[in-house]
Amino acid sequence: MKKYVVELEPTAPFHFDASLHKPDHFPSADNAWAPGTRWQTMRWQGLPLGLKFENRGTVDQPAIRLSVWAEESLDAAFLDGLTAEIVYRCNLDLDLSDFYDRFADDTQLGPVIDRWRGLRPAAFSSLYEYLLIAIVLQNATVRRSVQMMQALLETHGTALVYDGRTLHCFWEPQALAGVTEDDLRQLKVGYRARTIRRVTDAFTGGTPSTGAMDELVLREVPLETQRKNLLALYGVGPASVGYILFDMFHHWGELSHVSPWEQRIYSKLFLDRDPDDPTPVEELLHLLDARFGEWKMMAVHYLWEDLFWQRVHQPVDWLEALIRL
DNA sequence: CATCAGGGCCCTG
DNA sequence: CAGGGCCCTGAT
Repeated sequence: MKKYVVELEPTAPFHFDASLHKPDHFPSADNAWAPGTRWQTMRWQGLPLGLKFENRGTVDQPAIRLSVWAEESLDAAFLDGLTAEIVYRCNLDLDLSDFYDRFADDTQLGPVIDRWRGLRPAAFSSLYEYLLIAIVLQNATVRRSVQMMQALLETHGTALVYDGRTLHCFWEPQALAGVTEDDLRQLKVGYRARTIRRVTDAFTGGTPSTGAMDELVLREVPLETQRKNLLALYGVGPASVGYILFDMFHHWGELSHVSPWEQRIYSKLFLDRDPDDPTPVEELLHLLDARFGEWKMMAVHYLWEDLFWQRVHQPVDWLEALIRL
């Protein structure tokens, strides 16, 4: 494969590891991480690419070396477009100073901000790919989600060998043209086969009245229009949409749905309540809105990531019972 | 062995 | 608007 190198300069402060690796995400064969390095496959303009992000700076003087492997020759315009997309997806130009200013003195969030200054939300996938991830998360334990995603990537993805690793790259929606619901069912995704089939169709043709889903168009429309369009997808409900509005469309205050397992964790985290007697969701939402307002999901993200980074080093006793592996 | 619930969502009544 | 059913898997 041919290799290209691009130097990226995120705005400061930028915390490389906490931004480019999320320990709460289930492991998937499209990426790998070691401190200071993230490998990530990406399909862009139809081409499967192998990416490698390397930390070349510090929190206050950030720099990333991005290496790109491809079978084909890539020209400068392609690399510019790719870079712009990565800057968007990974929020490399995000300014969090208002968030930091407002919550530096919060007794709970302040210390977490100190610990993870420069942490950004980051998504590496396209909207279509993110939807597939959300679909395999539904009504499944983490272990099962991992199995389903692995089967999908091995069957329909593209294996890329680069930088001494083998990772799988997602397919394009059109690539599933001849794949039936029953074919997908063979991959043990269960009733999600129907969802995957129909969500894929929404990206290739859509319905005559709605047209195909277009991620770049959707980025430009108002939040509630985005929500409505996403909820219209078969098998996509408020839990999946909530994650997408934050991760993909960068609505840092979007938190209007809390699923039962999250409710238990939030109750403990924010109110020190017994998870077996959790705070009602309405009350949680009201409280988080009052405390963090337009930054409420960002606040949750910081606290959540902090919690899962703690877990990397040693189990967090109360949390272990609340997450199903 | 059988039964059950799971990091949702659809559909029905 | 509440609640049963859905695929499959691992826990009990």
